[in-house]
Amino acid sequence: MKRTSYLDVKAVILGQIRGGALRPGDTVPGEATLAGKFGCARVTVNRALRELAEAGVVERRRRSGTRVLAATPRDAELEVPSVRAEIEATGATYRYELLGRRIAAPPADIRAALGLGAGVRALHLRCRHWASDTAHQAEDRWISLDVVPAAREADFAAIGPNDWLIRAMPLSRVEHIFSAANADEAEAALLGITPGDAVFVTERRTWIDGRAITRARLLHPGATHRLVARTRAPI
Amino acid sequence: MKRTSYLDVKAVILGQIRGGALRPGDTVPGEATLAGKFGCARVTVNRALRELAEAGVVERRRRSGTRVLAATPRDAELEVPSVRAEIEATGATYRYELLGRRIAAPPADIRAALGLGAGVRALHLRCRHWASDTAHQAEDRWISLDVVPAAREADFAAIGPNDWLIRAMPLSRVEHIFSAANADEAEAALLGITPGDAVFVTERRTWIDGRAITRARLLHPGATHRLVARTRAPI
DNA sequence: GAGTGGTCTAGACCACTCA
DNA sequence: GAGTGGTCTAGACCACTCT
Repeated sequence: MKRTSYLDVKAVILGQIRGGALRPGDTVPGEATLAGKFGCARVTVNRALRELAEAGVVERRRRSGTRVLAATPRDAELEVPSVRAEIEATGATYRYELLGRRIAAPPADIRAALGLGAGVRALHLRCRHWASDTAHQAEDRWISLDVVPAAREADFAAIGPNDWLIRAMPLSRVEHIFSAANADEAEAALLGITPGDAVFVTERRTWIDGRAITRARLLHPGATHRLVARTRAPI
Repeated sequence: MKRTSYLDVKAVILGQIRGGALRPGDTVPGEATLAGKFGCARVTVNRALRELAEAGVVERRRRSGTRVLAATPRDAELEVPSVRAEIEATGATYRYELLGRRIAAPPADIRAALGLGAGVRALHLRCRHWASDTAHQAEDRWISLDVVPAAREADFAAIGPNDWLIRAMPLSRVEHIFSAANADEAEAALLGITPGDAVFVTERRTWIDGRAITRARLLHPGATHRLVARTRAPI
């Protein structure tokens, strides 16, 4: 007599949704009821339903119960590789180049992105990442010295700002905004492409404890860059 | 005397990692030990550590224990909105247009993407999505009639293929590949932009039970389109 | 007030993996 | 074989929310 696993419960409920026995909007029986049906403890049902809720398949609310959500394009998981890992995965040699470093008052849009007051100075870095002899990414980054004072002393000629920040401020919160644009003259020169060529643009901001650490604008030549996202585990 | 919550345990361990008391590679004390220290049940510690493992902060292995992972760019969660939702969120009016429908043998790359044998025919759709009077997305899609025979009868003039597929095949697995490109003549005409303008390209494939359902190539004018991804809950 | 989910406890056994 | 995590049970109390 095998015990009932939370995975069994999960699979049965999912099957009922897939098969149409439970349709969007329907209420899933309560934990106690299901536990009775499955002959298992209520905690077991709880874990099954909790994971389905995390996966976005059902919605749970106290008192009103568990309901099947409308089938919706599910959230996907994006692997955001470090530039270095991305390049080395292709077999190319990674090289990093610091093009400029200064401490200055950032323009208004950066100030807003970092939540800085007018006149506050921040660290501005311009870098380029090479895959063997091909320019792979151009980076324009501002770092808040209020939040990361140690950045003032860091040797960004030796280590890329992203790698440095990951070590200095682990477990930060990150936002990425992706878009496509036509390279201007300066960008094209940096990436070794023709002005007007499509570039894949990533704007990345990171926070720790609600304070903005950095804002980076990353450009990839559009012809070669791919970003992959997949839905999570086959539920 | 408040009971110890799994959230307390999680917060303490996270704090130790953030503060440097636990460094990447270090072993976190065993569940039994921590339960003793916190004065709580082992299951409580288990849940805390399990969630940290799901968040990618630690790695757990039987027998060898729980170890702190190297700080790494964390996976981000991508919200993939439906075209309709995306457009209506801006206050614009959504309109959908079917430009072409045929059943034909797909080219080799599509055959490969869908895992179809040579000579097998599939459903080919070309569509356009409008935000009020602006073209917002051009869609070129192939659907496997082997996997979704009902698509043959569906009225894709009335409902967009994505909306239809979500209803017909809920809970499928999805892969997105994003890139940037320059619009060619035909694409520019569809989107009402100038040839050479940057477009944001999404290639989406979906599967159910390991069988490929559909492959779509979606184009957005680069000047307006934004895709946002964020790391999960503030751990 | 009552019904549902959320979580904790204490104890138990299992499953994996290393020595 | 032994140590660690993985999960289940049975019972309990709490927290939220609808009526």
